Amino acid sequence: MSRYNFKLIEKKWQDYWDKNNTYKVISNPNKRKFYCLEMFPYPSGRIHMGHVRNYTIGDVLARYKSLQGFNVLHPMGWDSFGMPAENAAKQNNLNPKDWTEENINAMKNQLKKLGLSIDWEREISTCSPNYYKHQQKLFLELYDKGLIYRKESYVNWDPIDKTVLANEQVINGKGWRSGAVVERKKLNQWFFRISNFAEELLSDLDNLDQWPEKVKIMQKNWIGKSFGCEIDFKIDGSEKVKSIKCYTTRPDTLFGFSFLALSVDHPLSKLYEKDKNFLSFRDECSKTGTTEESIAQAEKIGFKTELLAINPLNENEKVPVYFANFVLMDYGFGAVFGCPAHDQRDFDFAKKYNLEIKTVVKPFDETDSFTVNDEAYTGSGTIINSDFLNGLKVPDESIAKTIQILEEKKIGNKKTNYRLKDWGVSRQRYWGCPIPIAYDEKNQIHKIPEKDLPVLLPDQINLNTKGNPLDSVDQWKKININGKNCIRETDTLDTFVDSSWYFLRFCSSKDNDNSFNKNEIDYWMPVDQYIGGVEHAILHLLYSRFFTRAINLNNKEFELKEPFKGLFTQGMVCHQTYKDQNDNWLSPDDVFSNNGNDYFIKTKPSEKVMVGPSESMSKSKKNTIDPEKMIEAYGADAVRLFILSDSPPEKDIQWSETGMTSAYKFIQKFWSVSQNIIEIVNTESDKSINNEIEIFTNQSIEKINTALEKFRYNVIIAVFHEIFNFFNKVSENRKNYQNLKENYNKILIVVSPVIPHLANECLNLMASKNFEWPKVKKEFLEKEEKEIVIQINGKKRGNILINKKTEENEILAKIKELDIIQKYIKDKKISKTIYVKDRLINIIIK
RNA sequence: GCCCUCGUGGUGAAAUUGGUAGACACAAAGGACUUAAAAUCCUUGCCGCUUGCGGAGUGCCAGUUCGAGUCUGGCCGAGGGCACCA
Repeated sequence: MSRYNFKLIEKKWQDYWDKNNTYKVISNPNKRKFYCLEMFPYPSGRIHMGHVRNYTIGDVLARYKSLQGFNVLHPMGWDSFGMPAENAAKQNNLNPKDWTEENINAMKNQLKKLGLSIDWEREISTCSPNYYKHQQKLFLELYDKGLIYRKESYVNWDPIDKTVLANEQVINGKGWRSGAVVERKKLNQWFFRISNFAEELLSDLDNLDQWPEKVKIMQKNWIGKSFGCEIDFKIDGSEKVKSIKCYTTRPDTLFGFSFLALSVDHPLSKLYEKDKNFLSFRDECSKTGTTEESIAQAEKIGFKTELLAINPLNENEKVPVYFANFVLMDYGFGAVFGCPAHDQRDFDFAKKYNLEIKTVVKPFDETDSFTVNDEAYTGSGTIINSDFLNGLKVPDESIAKTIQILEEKKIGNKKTNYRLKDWGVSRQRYWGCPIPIAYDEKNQIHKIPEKDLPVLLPDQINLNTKGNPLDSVDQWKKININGKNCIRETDTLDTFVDSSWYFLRFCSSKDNDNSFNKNEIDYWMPVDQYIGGVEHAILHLLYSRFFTRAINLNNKEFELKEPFKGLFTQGMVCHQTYKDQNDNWLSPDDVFSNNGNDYFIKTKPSEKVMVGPSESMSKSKKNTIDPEKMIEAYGADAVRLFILSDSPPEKDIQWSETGMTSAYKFIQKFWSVSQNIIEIVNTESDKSINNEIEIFTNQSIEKINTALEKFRYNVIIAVFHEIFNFFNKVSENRKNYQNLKENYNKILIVVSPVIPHLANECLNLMASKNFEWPKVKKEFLEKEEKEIVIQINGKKRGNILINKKTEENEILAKIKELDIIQKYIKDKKISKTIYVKDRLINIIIK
């Protein structure tokens, strides 16, 4: 028998699917739909193993649903705007468009070699004017709805390159190219009012029952709803400032108040703009960076003002007012009251400036003389040292009660707050969707008229100018709107905008006039299963949820709110890392090993390689494996099989060469047993019925069904091995049982989502007519006899085979006679027995 | 720093969701077949004494329960996110 020639057979089926447009779908109201979507890739040039994993998981689901009779929409596109194109273009003196389009072509070819069941006719690319003109229309629609506005906000500014840097381009506070210390700079930028939807985005999470719990928790914390109180602190004897408003979630610690801290962007900072010391303090703060992490990690520093704030619950207590680097203007009122004993940031600050640390909460198991020493106490307990608040239980009782008192005294008001900030969408870059706005000579905002859309990116661009590239294209910038000379907005949109509605566009990607077609949206949306990396758990998914709501607002034509009914987040693909003696990363292609433990450099076999931990594959660590090479060496089916086999899809998977080769061997073995069976079925003539085959097949399908529904794809591969082991035995005696063909046909169907090329070839050779997902015959799942575990005091001591109808007391009587049990119970008294039907019996003895 | 998730044999893992821990594989060792090798097949999680038997065992420490990998609390370790990477 010939070996399985995957090169020939995979090519044959891929060409067949292409030619016959097998995976093209059109909406059909009479057919149940299933929208299966994987997060679309950034066209970096070559697919990586993460893509292989993502798209294989999705493809298995799409093929499964299709065999079940669903009308499956399974599209693919390109998230093709973004910084890498701009960087590559700068480096190699190319055009970002050409670079991107070449990459798309290359990656499309690679994806096709994986044998994915994709409707390529719906392909979209976000950098194509066909896509972004609709995005510009959507932008203007949302603008008209009042969901988009302009305000000043900070960016990372590289003072040498005179350019805005992304967070990833800031390394240890310095610009990645220039090495200059990065500053915070204020720019006028566009924002989406996502915070208008904070409550809805939060409460609707409860309805997403097919989302991973952890993603919902992450989004919940991100939105950060908190219940607290706004408090007006009176300022002592100042002409200029009467009071300062703070937001707090811990009003119950008000007696521990020892300073009041303001953001450097607080309106009161205007009063200090002539103070040199304040200005140098503000400069110092601007070096902290713009990320929350850098602010949280930075040393707490402050600038002391002459102002004194009065404790509203104790008018004799007056504490200093500072500007401090850890207070954010975006949250609350940009002002916080400091209680060092019960907040770690306040504690660090108080230690630095020798402020009082007054303990007002004690843990339940401490006495009233408890004091905070080395770190803030933020746990539960009882209020102490707080006059009329003493004795209240923290947090449940104390916070509510204090708010009530503050409201009665007209000092503060109960307030709900959200951490979620509005979404800044302006990017000072070339390779993005132009914002369809212009400004007249008085700096008034004008929308670009619809007839002038799309605002196309200029083709000719010099990316090596300093600052925002579009800003230097004078002829492009100028536009006349209703007779007024205007200058275009030169910022482009955040690429997260592109990916916030692409799933809508897939439903009618060919429609030139409309962003999306109502009938198509009504039929296909929501996405039934969305699959992608957990790194998108917050931003991309939240922005998409916002976008559908923003479109939905005041729009009777569009009923959708939640875009993704089901969500699955897959783990990363990892590989060992290698370094040479000089600490340079080495690729797996550069090293070899004879025993699997010690590695050496191929070109210098005497030099030992340092083997590092397995980490997610990345170019910078050189620990990548090229999927195309693997497909060429082992075939798409083997690669698909391996990428699913070793770990559950939501967990990280370790790439291993031995795992890959064993998947390849399995493909060969499975082919060979299939050929045996096809031969038997077509030539041998024994016609007896084999009940074992019936039982095994039905049990296997049942296992596969359960595992498929729960994304336990690695378990499915284990069942495939069981299938091989079983049918390998069955085929040994070369009997053509009457039920062999029917059952093996079913087996080929249920393996086909994972290894579609091999399965289709075998089904073809068997001349199968049936391409439906098999129904499980329940009567073959249950056996008459059942093995029951015998436990003595919860420990397993043996088991017994009984008929399922046997009553509990009968079972117990039988067990008592068993020798293995006798020795445990003969001198003891049975005080209790616990019987779990069909599973175990636990005998408690004394 | 803050938030989230995950820790099961030498390795990847499975476990009907509180009921036989280690299915299915990978690796290694031993054995069978062979002139030899390859391939194939069989055995092996750990500790103890004799095939049998007994004991411990799911990161660590407590707890709930007849019974805990699974539930609760604390600790340790690894990974992800932190708003301009996508």
